[in-house]
Amino acid sequence: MLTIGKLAAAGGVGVETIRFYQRKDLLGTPPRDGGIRRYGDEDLRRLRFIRKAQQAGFTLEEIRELLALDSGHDRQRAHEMAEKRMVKLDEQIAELQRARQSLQRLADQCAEGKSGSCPILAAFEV
Amino acid sequence: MLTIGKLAAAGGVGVETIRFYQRKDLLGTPPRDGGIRRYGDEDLRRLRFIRKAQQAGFTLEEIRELLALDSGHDRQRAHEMAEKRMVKLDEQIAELQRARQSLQRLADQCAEGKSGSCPILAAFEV
DNA sequence: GTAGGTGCCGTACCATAGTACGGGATCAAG
DNA sequence: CTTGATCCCGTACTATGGTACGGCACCTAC
Repeated sequence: MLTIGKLAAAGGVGVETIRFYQRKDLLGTPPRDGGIRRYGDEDLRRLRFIRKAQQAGFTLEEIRELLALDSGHDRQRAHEMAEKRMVKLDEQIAELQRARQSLQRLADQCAEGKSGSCPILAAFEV
Repeated sequence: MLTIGKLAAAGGVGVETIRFYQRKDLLGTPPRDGGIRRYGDEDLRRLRFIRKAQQAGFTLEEIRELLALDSGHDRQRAHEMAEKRMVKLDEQIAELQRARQSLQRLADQCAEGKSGSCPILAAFEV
């Protein structure tokens, strides 16, 4: 049984973050042992899931829903959310790749001349 | 010569956004004509640049610096900033691609079984 | 010449995802 | 049994990128 500090350390977050997630209903408030909250493995798994899901681009709000689905039976909905998020990720990836192209152009134009100012505004025109 | 409203419309942003950019020193406060600010083509070009640079992943703070460089002679620094941002973009792209993989796994696991709950927490384990 | 639409200004508020702080209670070690 | 770390709770503050509001001036068209 972990205290909030141990849980936070195990999950690689700060104590305040745990309390924040509890306020947001991402983590439940566990049973108390003389006023002190005691956490189990389940809580640690949830915490780790939250971090992974964030890395997958879900907002905390969406993660809250995913966690609720996990114990329910709405397999369909979970699949749907994953698909939807993948579409968004693909869009984001494409956008970043476009951004990279623009930047490459900016860098190239800066490298070309030897002195004077680089036409930064012009580099992003069109 | 444009009023703030026309400039905003031409740049595809709201009036408040222009004023916000002025407070952040991304746009200058132009000469007044009887108390009313009048904007020229240069302002519109800067405004459009800001939006493009945002799409390229720069923060407003970085854009402020880029704009300052444009009229200066620090070609080196501009090139450096572009390179640095490209590295960051590459990292972001890689991260999103990893996220997509995780999600694909989640979606696959949800699709596999016919009923019951999808092991969402388990899908992100390891 | 007056009504409605803009403009000006400062300040406050929004969402997101935390982070910090003050004051008290409690726990573990020496 | 005292000291220091940790916990509790509520509230406030941070950064980022805006968005909204209230009150007043001004400008344009009818």
